[in-house]
Amino acid sequence: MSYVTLEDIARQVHKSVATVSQVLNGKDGNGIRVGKETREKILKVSRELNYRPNYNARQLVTKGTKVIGLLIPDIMQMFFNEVTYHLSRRLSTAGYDLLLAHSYEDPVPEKREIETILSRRVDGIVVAPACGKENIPLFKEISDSGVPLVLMDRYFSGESFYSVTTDDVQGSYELFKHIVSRGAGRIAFISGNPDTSVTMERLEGYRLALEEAGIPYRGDLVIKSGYFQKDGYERAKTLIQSGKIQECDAVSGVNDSVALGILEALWEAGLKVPEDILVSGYGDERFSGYLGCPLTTVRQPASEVADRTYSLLMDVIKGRDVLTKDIKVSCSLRIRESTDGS
Amino acid sequence: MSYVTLEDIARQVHKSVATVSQVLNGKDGNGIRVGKETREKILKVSRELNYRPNYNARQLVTKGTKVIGLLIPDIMQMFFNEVTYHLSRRLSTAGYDLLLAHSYEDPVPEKREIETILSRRVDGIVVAPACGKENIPLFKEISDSGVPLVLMDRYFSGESFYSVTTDDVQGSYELFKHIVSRGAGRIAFISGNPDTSVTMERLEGYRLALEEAGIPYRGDLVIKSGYFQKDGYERAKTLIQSGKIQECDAVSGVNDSVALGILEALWEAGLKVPEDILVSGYGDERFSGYLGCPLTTVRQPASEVADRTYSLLMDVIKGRDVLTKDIKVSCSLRIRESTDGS
DNA sequence: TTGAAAGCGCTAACAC
DNA sequence: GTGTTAGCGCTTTCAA
Repeated sequence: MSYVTLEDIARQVHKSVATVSQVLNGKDGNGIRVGKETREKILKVSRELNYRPNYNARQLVTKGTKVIGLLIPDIMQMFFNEVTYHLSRRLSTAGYDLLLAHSYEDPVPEKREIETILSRRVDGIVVAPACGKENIPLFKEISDSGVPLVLMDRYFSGESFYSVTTDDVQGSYELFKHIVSRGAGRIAFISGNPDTSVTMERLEGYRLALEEAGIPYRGDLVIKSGYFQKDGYERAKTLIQSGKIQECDAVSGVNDSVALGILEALWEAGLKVPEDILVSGYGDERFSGYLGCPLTTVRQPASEVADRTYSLLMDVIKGRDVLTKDIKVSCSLRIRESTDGS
Repeated sequence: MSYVTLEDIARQVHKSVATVSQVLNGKDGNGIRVGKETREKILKVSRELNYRPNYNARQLVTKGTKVIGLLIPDIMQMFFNEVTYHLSRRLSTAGYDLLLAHSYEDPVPEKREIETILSRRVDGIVVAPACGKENIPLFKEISDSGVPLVLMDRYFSGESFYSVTTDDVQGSYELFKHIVSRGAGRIAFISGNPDTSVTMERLEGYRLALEEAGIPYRGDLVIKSGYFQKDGYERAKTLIQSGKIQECDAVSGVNDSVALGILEALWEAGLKVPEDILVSGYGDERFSGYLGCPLTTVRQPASEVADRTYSLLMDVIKGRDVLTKDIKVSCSLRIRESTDGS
């Protein structure tokens, strides 16, 4: 329960705490400062005693913790799962630890978590903001106060935070261009909250693709909902029950979970995908390629997002010049059976 | 970059640091100790200044960090993903933060991560040990030294650590009982390292089920391999090429990833599941129910494992009496098409 | 080549 | 009600 301290070692080797500290930090220019004998004795004793430096005490004087805070809505979402994995990997090779916190898509816990992360004096913070703008002032405050902050996956338009996001306008545009090319002109889009950058961008890609094809935008086919499987299921069911499904050549979900719900509802109603109707998602979840009817979707490059986030964060931490404050990485289309009759 | 300190506040309100500390910790019995006016002034100023206590400084005197270290092989594995999610949730409601680290199934980074976690003076550690016994002495040392440690998902037989694991003997037994009941007597089992508790237990369930059915155990049908999709693929392919597949009624993977590889290989060879041969996995990955041929598998209750781990850890931390040092939670069979012709 | 001393931000015991 | 003091474990001048 009680750890060995520098003083314990110092006492054993009859040297001062300062000397022990020097040796154990390798800051003595490797033997220039401390005598070979004492250094070896110190090393030996510290090993025998299982000395483990107290990083908390250290931060008090060095001002650094070598900890990065990561705040995400939900690690069960494939994309965040992957990003966390890759970011953790990067960070640990660079000697950083990862403090992981969840916002559950809710600004209230988000704020609370940010506060405790700051109280731990992390060297930097990565956050994938929860939907909603409530915490923008907080993000501003902390980045103004000089704490390295990088937004990930989502951003706030009009604000100038460091951010790494996927180019969902491009991804979505390509997706819908493909669907249109399959002969589908009337495409229902079950989307999330249009306040969030995620929904906004995917909707924009939808709009662009239709416009380019000369297909009029029909507001009644764009259905606001949530981001979960049940949301897709319920909205699709409504579409079916109201008979509006007859007017649709395709139904798209704002993400793969929603698309999975859509598939369920369609199957339940005896509709065949892709024969009767096309379906698509977004995000390329782990299950998407293995569904009874493999799902056409857009792959967001999680590992690239993690890498870019890492580099950007390090640039900010080290005070290096940053060329682009908001980095966008592009997505790639995954065409599968759900939109591909052939 | 520089944070507000108690002293900054003290100076502004013309009170001592001690008083400010009292107020901000709510340790003054709510006004008993500190005057109403001063308390309010302190609260106000601390808010204005965006005061955020330095938890590192605090730990130096209180000896507590309110941080729990979690060390897992790989968060991309569904089971660890879920456990992390639920554990994080539990911990944050209890006011703890989560320090997440990866071992990548390798004892070397595992040891390194343990060391830095300890140097951060966490209040407790949860680890799902990497395969291999190399770090048992380390685990012993830290738990002997009084640091609350709970092993999760995997344990070391013969050692007396606190642990929460799934009862894979039972899960596996039920799985193979089911397969035998489907008329399959000759079951190939593509397993991992029999040194690990995971493989050992699943193999034991296999053995038990066969024994019960009076089916002789055939060593040549138990194939040692790894834990990944490619391992299942390669071993199944060997089985096919050697013609031994003819002697098998079923092929089982030590987990779902391996089973997925098996399916691939079988399909590639033109074999039909479950008509020609049965297949099963273990772990109920997210994709397993949605495969072209939905996979029979065993569900490990991640959220229950997380809950039990949390409770056990808290018991250890608070020094409460613990009734069972090694908790086992039971698994449930998920019968799907891959073993169910009907 | 080494040590003394100061100080990081905070809490807790005790005195006033 | 409030302040003084000591000390947590460490790093970092500066002096010897």
